[in-house]
Amino acid sequence: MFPGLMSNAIDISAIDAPEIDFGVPAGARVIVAMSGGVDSSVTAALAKLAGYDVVGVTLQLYDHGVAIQKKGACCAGQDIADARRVAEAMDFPHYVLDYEDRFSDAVMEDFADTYLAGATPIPCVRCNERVKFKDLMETARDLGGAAMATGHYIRRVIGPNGPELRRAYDAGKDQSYFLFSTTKDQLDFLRFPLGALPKEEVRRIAGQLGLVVADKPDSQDICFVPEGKYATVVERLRPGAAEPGEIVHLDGTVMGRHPGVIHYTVGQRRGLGVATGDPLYVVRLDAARREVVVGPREALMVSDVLLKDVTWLGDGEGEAAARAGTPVAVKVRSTRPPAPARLVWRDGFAVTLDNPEEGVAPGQACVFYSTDVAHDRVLGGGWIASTMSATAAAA
RNA sequence: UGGGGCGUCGCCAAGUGGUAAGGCAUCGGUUUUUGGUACCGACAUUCCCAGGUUCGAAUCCUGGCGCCCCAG
Repeated sequence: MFPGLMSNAIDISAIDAPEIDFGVPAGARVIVAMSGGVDSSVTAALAKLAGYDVVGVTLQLYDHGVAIQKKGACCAGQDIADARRVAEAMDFPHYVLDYEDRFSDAVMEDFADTYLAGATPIPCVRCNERVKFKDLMETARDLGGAAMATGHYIRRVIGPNGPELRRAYDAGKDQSYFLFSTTKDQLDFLRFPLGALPKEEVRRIAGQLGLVVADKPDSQDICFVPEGKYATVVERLRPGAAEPGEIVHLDGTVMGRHPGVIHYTVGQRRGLGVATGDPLYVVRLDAARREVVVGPREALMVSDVLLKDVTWLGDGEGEAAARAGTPVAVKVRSTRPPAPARLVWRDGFAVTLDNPEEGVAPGQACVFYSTDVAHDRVLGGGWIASTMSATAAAA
């Protein structure tokens, strides 16, 4: 076949792809959240191939006039057009919903306020928990969906106590860090067919189907931030709120000035503009005093992390697990493997790392995993409220 | 204007006759489905200025200029 030559009718019988059971009755309606990228497009295709009544939904999240210029974005401009073309080619209905206001309130405002408070937000998590898995999910139910599928690389498996969240088989693509705040209720309704597939396989399927997005680059960076200039976005949302202050060394020495705490994050080295013989890192941000506190790399080591807004996905009660000092593995950043730690309770959830980790920033997430070799199961996670230094000097 | 010291990249700094180390900062890139980290690469044809000695000077000499310290 030459799918590329056919305008909107693909012979899906010729496609070599895994048939995935979405865990809903045959022919049931499955709502697919489509971003306009390869992953969610293939998700929709797999649902179609499995014989479900697929309905694609794409959210318009922010100013598409600006976003259309940007490569690797999602949910605006060209991406919406791409999703529509995929739906046409696969012959299923597709809706575009205007969620700009919702996204602005739930994600972008939080983004700005978090930076102004001297913390480091993860807008992708907010978008998942407050937009895609909330409003969009309600819409999916209203549309008569038996389930909602997304293109996230994560698995949902049925365990003895119901659905469990597990890391993707393709550890390199695993997105569990960004989905820790998914609730059990949401998990009941969600499906993640790509969690069992390697990325190459997804691209291969997209290519075989002749989808226009087959070779589209993966999205990266924050979708609504052009060219990595996130401080510009904060300043646009909160004009004049970013106030200059001093760069102060842990030992009390004033090293220089900075244009606003929003330009920094804990662990950051570049951009300080301060030269001593050795590199300096941001150890702490004090928004109230407008101080950027810097110190040597050793001062970055953190052994204890206090959390807030914890989502518990393990068995039993999360608080009981914490009070019992349950061993877990945790990630305090998306790009490192889970590391051994213990859940503890200190007037709230907290985590003690077996081995101190550097550059742990408030506002980021701490995600819990099971202690088995694969650290397979996601037990939940929380937002990092504050940290305690592994060395006395930086406390 | 008595005595002593110093002036090498934005900062620190090696080099004392043989054709400008290094660190920090900065810039660019790679990695990364958040931020940050890490890694890679680029960064003084020139050594305060002007003359001179020499095959050859940042390095020696002379004269300026500018700092610092001590003494007044």
